Amino acid sequence: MNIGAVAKASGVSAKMIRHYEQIGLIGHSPRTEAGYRQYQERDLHTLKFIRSARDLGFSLEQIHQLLSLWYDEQRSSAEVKQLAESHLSDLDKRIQALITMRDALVSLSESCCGDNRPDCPILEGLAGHVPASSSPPQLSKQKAQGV
Amino acid sequence: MNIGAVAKASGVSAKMIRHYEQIGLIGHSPRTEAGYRQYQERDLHTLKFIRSARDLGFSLEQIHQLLSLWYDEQRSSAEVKQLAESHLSDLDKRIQALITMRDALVSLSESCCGDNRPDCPILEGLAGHVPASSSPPQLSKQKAQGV
DNA sequence: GCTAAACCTTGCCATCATGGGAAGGTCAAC
DNA sequence: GTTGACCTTCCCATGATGGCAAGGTTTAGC
Repeated sequence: MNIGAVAKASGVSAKMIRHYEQIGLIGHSPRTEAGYRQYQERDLHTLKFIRSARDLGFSLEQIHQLLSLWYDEQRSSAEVKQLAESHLSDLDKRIQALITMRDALVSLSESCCGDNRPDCPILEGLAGHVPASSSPPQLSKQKAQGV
Repeated sequence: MNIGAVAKASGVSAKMIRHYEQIGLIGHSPRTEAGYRQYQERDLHTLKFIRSARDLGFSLEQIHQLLSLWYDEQRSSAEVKQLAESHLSDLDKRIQALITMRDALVSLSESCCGDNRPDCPILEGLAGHVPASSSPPQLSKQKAQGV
């Protein structure tokens, strides 16, 4: 398979496949006489693995570790699970951070009537003045309910 | 105020203040004879505004628009609110994407017992095989409940 | 007045994952 | 043999931020 075919089949762009090769995430593929990269089923399998891991938000560094474990017949599933849980906790932190932002912005936005007048609690909030008609306690503590 | 003082007071690093000046987010400050940037209360106020907006996840491009509206006495609060809601919808999309990742990974992770043996449903899942003991329908459709 | 520390300046490079484009070589079909 | 679709390498860009280096300035202490 040429790079275009394996890119299409794996869902990883040709650009990225070359990049992954360059940073050592995947090995150097053999080349034709003309210099074209040649791929086998096994490479396609690896690229699909990478693609799935990216879809789950793993970094390339983490994927590097996952691939080592995948290739290692002696691995313990505990090692893999530990990696997954560490990533899970990272995902949870990012989700929480975004939800915190969201809730703060919702509460600012709700206090702005959005009409033709220039008075705007959103801008006032950003400028450091607490918006007048917002943040009853239960709103400011709101978490993760209605995302 | 020198850049260090205004950085400390605003919570925006000196590095970033220079950067914001360079990309035109804030104006060029006057300089001392030696070339040191000089800031006033007004600039501090602006930087705090920027900092708050960054904390809410607005991009520098969006902050540029927010600042224009902030300075514009003729603005309508509707314009501000529209910007805020557009950003809110973006935040919601990002939160949903992360939650989707998280749920998929949780379901993989739960099916892995994490012991000394090499069998690992997480790796199998990434490799494209459905993990054996996972995904009863209600789990695979799970959304946003327990973040 | 001298020295050291703490500050400031500009400029370049790095991150992370990805895409764009240019300039040029190769292959297959017609 | 030409055309179009593919491939190659190389450089640059994103967005927001940090780091470092080489050098100038200010300030405090002696």
